[in-house]
Amino acid sequence: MRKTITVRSFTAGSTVFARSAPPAHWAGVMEGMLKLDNITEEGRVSTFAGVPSGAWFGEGSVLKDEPRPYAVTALTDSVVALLPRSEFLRLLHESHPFALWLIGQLNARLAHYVAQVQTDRLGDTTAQVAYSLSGLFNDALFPNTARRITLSQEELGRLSGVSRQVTNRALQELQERDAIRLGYGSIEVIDLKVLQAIAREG
DNA sequence: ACATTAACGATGA
DNA sequence: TCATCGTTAATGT
Repeated sequence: MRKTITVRSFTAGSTVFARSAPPAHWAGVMEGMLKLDNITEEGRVSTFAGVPSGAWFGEGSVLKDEPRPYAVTALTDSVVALLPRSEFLRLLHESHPFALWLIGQLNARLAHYVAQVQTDRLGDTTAQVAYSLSGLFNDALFPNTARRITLSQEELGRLSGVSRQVTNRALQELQERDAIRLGYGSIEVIDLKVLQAIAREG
C-alpha cells in the first residue's frame, strides 16, 4: 500500500483540490497547513476547517463518491500525501484496525464541531477565536501540530467567523492572559489549557 | 453594545 | 516591496 501513496508539494496559495473535483484521493498533510472553504455565488468566503500537519481529510467525498463540496487551498508551503480512492476503500474493507481508527477520527471531528456550535452560540468573540485556534491543536485529530504555527490573523478570522480586526483584539487578549504569543504571521501557543479554558467562557 | 467594512500608517521578512 | 499588523472612523443591527 505504501507504494500507491504519492507525495506532492504545494506552494502557499495554490489549490490542492478544486471545488467539484472528483474524489480521486484520500489525503494527509505531512507538512504545512491547508484550509477548506466554500465560496458563494456572490463571492463571499466561508472557511470551515484548518488542516494542520498530521491531519487526514477528504474521506467524506471518497466514501460517497461525490464531487468535493469545498475547495482545499494551501495556506503555507505544504506537502500532501495522496492515497488513491481504490486503495482507501480496500484498506477500509480489509483492515479492522484501520476502520476503527477512522471511526475514531470521524467521532473526534464530530465532537469538535458540536463544541464549536456551542462556543459560537454561547461564547463571546474572544471565546470563538480561542476555540478555533485551539482546534488546530486537537491531539486526537492532529497529534503532530507544532506549538508555533504559521497562520495570519486574517486567516484565523476566516476560520473563526469574525473580522480580522476583532480577531486581532481577541488575540491580544489571549496574549495578555499568557495563553499565546503573537509573532509576525505566526501564533505560538504557550498554554493550551488556558486557551481551551478561555474557549469555554461565555 | 458590539460587530463589520474601509482606510491608514507602521513594520517585518 | 509586499504581506501583515495595530488602530481608528463610519456604519449597521
